[in-house]
Amino acid sequence: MAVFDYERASKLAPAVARERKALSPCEACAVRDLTICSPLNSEELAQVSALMSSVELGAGEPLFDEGEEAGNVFNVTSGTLKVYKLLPDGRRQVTGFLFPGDFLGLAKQETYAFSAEAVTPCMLCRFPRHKLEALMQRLPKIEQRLLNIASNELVAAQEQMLLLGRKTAREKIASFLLMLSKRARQRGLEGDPVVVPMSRTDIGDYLGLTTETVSRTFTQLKQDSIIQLLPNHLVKLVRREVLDEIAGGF
Amino acid sequence: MAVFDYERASKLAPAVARERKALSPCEACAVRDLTICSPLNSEELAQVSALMSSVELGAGEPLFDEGEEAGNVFNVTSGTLKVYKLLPDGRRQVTGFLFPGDFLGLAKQETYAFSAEAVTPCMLCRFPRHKLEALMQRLPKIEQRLLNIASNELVAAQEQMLLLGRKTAREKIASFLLMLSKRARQRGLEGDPVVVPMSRTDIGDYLGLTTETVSRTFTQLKQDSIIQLLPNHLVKLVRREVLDEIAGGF
DNA sequence: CGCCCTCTTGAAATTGTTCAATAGAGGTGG
DNA sequence: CCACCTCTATTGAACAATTTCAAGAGGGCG
Repeated sequence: MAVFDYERASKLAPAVARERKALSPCEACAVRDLTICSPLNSEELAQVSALMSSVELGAGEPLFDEGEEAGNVFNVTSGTLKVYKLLPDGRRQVTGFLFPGDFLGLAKQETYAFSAEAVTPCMLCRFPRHKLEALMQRLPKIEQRLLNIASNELVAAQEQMLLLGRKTAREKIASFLLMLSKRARQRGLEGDPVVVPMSRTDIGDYLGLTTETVSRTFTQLKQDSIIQLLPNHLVKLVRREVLDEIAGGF
Repeated sequence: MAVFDYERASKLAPAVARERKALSPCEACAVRDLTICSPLNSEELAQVSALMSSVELGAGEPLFDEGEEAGNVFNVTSGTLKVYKLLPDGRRQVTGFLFPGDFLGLAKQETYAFSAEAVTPCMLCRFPRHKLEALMQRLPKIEQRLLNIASNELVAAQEQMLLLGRKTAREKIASFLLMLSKRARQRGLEGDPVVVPMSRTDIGDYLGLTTETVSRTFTQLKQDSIIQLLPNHLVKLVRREVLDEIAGGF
């Protein structure tokens, strides 16, 4: 079964983040056509890779915190991250999960508007923001690509507001599983036994629920034979059409 | 008191949407420096205005519906609109309110991802999307401006997710009033007696609450002497600092 | 001036939360 | 390699916030 082996990767993960110059050129990038780099030709790719460096994160390690100076933007090449915002008393809202190919740090602001942290061990490409912006002047394709990415994220954000504001716990979990499945398929992975690498707490903070409610709802769906909870963070979508209907059709 | 007189405007509003060629050039646009047009010089402005037409909406009239072919993008010049998404059973999530200067229809997709409807009588500039996109090739400033707008909207969307997922009814209402006040000030209006032109139902659908809860929460805040409910959809923020604290500090 | 729609208020019902305890899984060290 | 230990997930019961259902008050528009 072709799923991401984050367990093995975890054993190899360092205690703290490491950095190094990219060894392999972007040419070989496995997720290139998903990323900001997709519209570039070889020469342009070389220009981009010249200002790129590589970042490696172990599970649970932060990439940056909300309010920090936004000096870099990133491309995820492997692993899963979460981005989140906090209220003063510690309540947390996970505003998104990031998978290979996803772009991170788009905000054209002084400081990051959210925190980012590795869920599983991760690899990312890092670009100094001002250098990338300078490059954008010469390569408007990048800017166009970014606008495209931003537009898509905006659509996803509105979908998530609908979920947070108006869906029940059961509808939220169904939508969540289908989203994970869809995004896995977009990356060329199997969509059915879907990998759910994040904790119940992370899922709850993403869906506006408590871990207990998340757990109970998974159990319900399991008892209704709509899903199966398999080992290794895998969930089988036994009756996807029922999930679709519960989720509110999309 | 310099507030937007939407009551008067309402009396002048037509029963159905009207369209006409722009009579006055964009040069005189009152909200230009808030909009997509802000970075343009006179000549460029002329190019943009050449493909612009004007739309007028009465209160409650739809601008477009989710799923419709996304043929146009818009700039609000006066009035308030709401954008929203629906679930199959009719539950509604208002994903945003639009005020003069706001841009609408950014999604680079075939169809609109949400519906838009006038809350008060409105005036908008309308641009055929393909023409604007062609123009963007020649005026990259527009594209940059759009990316900026999209980035800011993304930040706002994440803030709204935090609100929807993690805030209580009282915190939501406090945040909402402060948001309205802040945005009024951004348009050069008074921020304190704040105009709340939308219905309790719209507010509820924006905050993930019922109209009853919205109403009760307003009453609570009034009884706690934190706000005053004035005639003409005005709300006085008697103790803004308390609202700030309730909202979660921002 | 009156009708209609929106807003407010009350009481009951419900969903999801909170508090608490147990079970299970993964990682560590003997 | 196994056993332990800790963190995460599950389950239960009481509680709370918000919703739902229902009725009445207010305000704006014709």
